[in-house]
Amino acid sequence: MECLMPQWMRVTDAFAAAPGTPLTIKGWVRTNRESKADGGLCFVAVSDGTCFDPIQAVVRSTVPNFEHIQKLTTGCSVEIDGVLVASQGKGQSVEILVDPAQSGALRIIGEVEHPDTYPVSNKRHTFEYLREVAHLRVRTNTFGAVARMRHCMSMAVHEYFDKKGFFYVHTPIITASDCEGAGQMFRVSTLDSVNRKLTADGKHVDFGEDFFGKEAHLTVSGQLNVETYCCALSNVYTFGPTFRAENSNTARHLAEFWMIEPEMAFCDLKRDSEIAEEFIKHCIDAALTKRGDDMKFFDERIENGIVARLKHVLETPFRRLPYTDAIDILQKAIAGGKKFEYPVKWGTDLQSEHERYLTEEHFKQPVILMHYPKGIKAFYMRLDDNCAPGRETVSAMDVLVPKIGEIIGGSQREERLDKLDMRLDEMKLNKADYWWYRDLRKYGTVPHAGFGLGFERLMLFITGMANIRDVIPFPRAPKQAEF
RNA sequence: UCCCUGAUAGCUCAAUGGUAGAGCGACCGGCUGUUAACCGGUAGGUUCCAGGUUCGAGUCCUGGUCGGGGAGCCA
Repeated sequence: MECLMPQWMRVTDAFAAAPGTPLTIKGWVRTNRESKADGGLCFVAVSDGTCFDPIQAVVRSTVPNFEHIQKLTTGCSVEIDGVLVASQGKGQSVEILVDPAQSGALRIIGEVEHPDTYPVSNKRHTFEYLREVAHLRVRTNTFGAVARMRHCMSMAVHEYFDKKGFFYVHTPIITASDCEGAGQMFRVSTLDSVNRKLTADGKHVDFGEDFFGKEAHLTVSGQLNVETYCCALSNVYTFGPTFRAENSNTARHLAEFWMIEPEMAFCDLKRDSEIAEEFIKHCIDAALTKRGDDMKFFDERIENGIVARLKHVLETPFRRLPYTDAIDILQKAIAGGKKFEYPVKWGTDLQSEHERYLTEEHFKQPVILMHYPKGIKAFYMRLDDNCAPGRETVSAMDVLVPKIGEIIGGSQREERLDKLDMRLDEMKLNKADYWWYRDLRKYGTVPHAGFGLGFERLMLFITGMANIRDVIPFPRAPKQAEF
């Protein structure tokens, strides 16, 4: 089938065209300046979002609507016919000459009604303010760059797994199984929340009357579902929206975010961590090679040195060490005078400050911690063999990166039914709720492993942006669902 | 959810309890192959909301709402 040919040129392609090429572009005015030179000129910088830089149109005063063009302000939409020429000015290599003598024209498509109150005028704005105009913020340099990078990273995810022979599985958004066990969930219901029908004892809501005939929620993880496909297709992954109703208000949490969860059959923790590292490096490589224009901007205006830092991560093998060794390092640091707010003790989870010390001060690079105490990890993680008494660990791993902290959490799964049941009992979970998950261990069980990666945290890591609400188009967080 | 902090022009911020200002943006003019332009001028305000103290509140007090920083929970 033939692809439809575009009727005009994208700005990104215009920059790559040969001088002398006649072309038409369409986009939105970024800036408009005028000059009396050459009998009167307007310099109209136009962006269509296809690349970082806007392209400059140089409009001669001989165009019939020149007076109108002089009044163009930031945000107006235009259609421009012109000829690509080498620029006479500094600051750009090529520009579009709009000269009626060469069939040049600039047609105004949509004006900005009130330029004095246009929310994203041509000046610096704070990210906090721009969040309030999320429908327009993507027209700014920063959010345009973030949007293109988000696409680039999405594609990199699929490229990586496709190339490795993984199958993309669409795990459900709505789940009626109450066994995902990762934080507060959003209820999905068609029941009348005011006049609820109660069960016979009059104490509980009768979910038998509800749409699914039982309690249902938005998913907090696709992992348990994707494990079932893993145990048939070998290598699989999900990449979809995930929902957490936690009332957490930080620069690293969202109520709705996107998560990537690969799952591999016949795979142990070591290989799991190798895939995690290779995957992150693939994403970094894609960002650097495919979005050099946007990375240059992030490097100059968002986080100085981020390109060098990402290159360093790309070239350096991740540091791997057992949780127990990390505790030793932290305790030695304390002995050497380092002050932490929270105590460091074997058996407790590492706090943000501890993770930051390891990645930012001690190792100064990404670190993969492995083999955590079983008491602080989920029921499905595989019990390590040959543990010292009182020091039982599970085959878990966390990938920690500077500034962000945990970017990946994964584990080898418990494939032995007796051990899994033991863990369910220990954590006082109802085995009946996990009947289909337990079936996987009854019918041709295999060692398998996987991990979860928060897509927006990857975006923070790649772009250097500080707040997770600025790397997703329309953030959902407590008290925030305006757009 | 806890601790800290903030809300004043379209935006970013000033303003001893006593006449509400500046920069940027917008508009008008000048200059300029311009490009964070530059120079001059103009317009633009229910000081977040509801109470209270006071002769008088942007400012002080109480309660909300929302934002930011840190923490917890986590991805």
